Amino acid sequence: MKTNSESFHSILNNVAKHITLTAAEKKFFCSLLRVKKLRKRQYLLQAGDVSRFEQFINTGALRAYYLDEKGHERIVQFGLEGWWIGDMASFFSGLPATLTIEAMEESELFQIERNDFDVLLDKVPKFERFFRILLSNAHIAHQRRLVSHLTGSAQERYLELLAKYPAFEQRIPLRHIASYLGVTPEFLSRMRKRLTKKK
Amino acid sequence: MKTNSESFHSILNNVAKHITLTAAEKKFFCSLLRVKKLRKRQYLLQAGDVSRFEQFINTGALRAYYLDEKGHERIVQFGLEGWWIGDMASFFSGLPATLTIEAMEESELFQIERNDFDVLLDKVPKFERFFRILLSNAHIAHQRRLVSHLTGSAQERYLELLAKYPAFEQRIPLRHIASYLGVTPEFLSRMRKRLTKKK
DNA sequence: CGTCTATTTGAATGTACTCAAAAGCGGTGG
DNA sequence: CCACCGCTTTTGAGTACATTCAAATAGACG
Repeated sequence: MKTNSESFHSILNNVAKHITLTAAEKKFFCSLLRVKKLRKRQYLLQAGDVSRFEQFINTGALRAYYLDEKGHERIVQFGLEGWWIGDMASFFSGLPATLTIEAMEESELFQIERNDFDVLLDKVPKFERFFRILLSNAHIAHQRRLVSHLTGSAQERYLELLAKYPAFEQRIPLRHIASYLGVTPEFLSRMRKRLTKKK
Repeated sequence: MKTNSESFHSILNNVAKHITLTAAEKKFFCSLLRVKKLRKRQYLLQAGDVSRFEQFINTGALRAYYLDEKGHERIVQFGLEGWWIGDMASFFSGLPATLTIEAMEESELFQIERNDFDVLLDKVPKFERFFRILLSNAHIAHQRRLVSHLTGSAQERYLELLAKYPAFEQRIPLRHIASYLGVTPEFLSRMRKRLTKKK
């Protein structure tokens, strides 16, 4: 809410990747942000609640998952520094969220509230473009992931993941990666063994 | 492009599900549409080309697929009357499409061109909301489908699909449904046999 | 240090795939 | 209108990938 403007460096950089803002617009944008800190294991959002915020991750690591009928967690998205995370469906529609989002590490986020979001789009229409790109990127990412499930073996999916996000291997616990890939932890453990042997 | 206004009934209904237009706005919207007819097996879009249009399906049936390295088709989306279909990523970004879209039956579509789309959003900003909902729905649909791959067996996915779109069973060839589910045609055939036996 | 949870390992099982061949079906030309 | 061609679907046999359940080992944290 309050603004040590230095701290918003990362999010301004992120926005600058897609649209160009004037100094005044930057200031206005930052004035709408609030800082949210989470301890490890703390929930950011629980399925069933309405997601009133979208958030940018300044530091830390989170996971967004879906709980199936049998109570299994199915990880839909990870988030690290520099990524956006939220339940966009709920944020835009005002309907209850289907995702649960939880910090895997101590994290610091920047949040924008739904009403402020509308104000922002109204005053700085360039952000329409920005958020459309964000949504469209999320959509493409899911599409790609879906295709990799339609196409390939678990091992291919795992190697793709490592190639794209090498950091995950050390930073994210095996069982979460297994859930993301859609395999059992036991099987991922065996895959890793096989892969290290081969080298 | 030309306007026997009766024929746009279906698309206006579709728009009315999310936003309310005045008569003048409806007229303007329809003036931006062009009618596209496709014969069975005709391409609407080929991967590599830029998708200059988004389209609404007035009649017919299409499929959007991704071609993997081995030349296998992986169906990402079906489209029937009343649905929107396109490669939104390419449409918005201007980058080459990754999807190929093909008519499975003789079809009639209404298209909106990228420039006209921008004009529309500019003149009738309500459409911002409409297309955001569309994109967000597509995103949610992919998310759900991803989760059903992470969670369940091929049979569960097949039953889910039938429950949601009973029409598919008669209307869409087995091999396309198999591709959508991410199984071989042989296996889907066996599944069907098993399921009819059980009754 | 002890407790709790995560990971690894093992054995048995099931789900889905590959390859090959037969049967069905739709369209086309004689 | 029938016969044939090409393509889709079905069936069969053998195999590979991934799961389940159980138990052992290793790590993390108070």
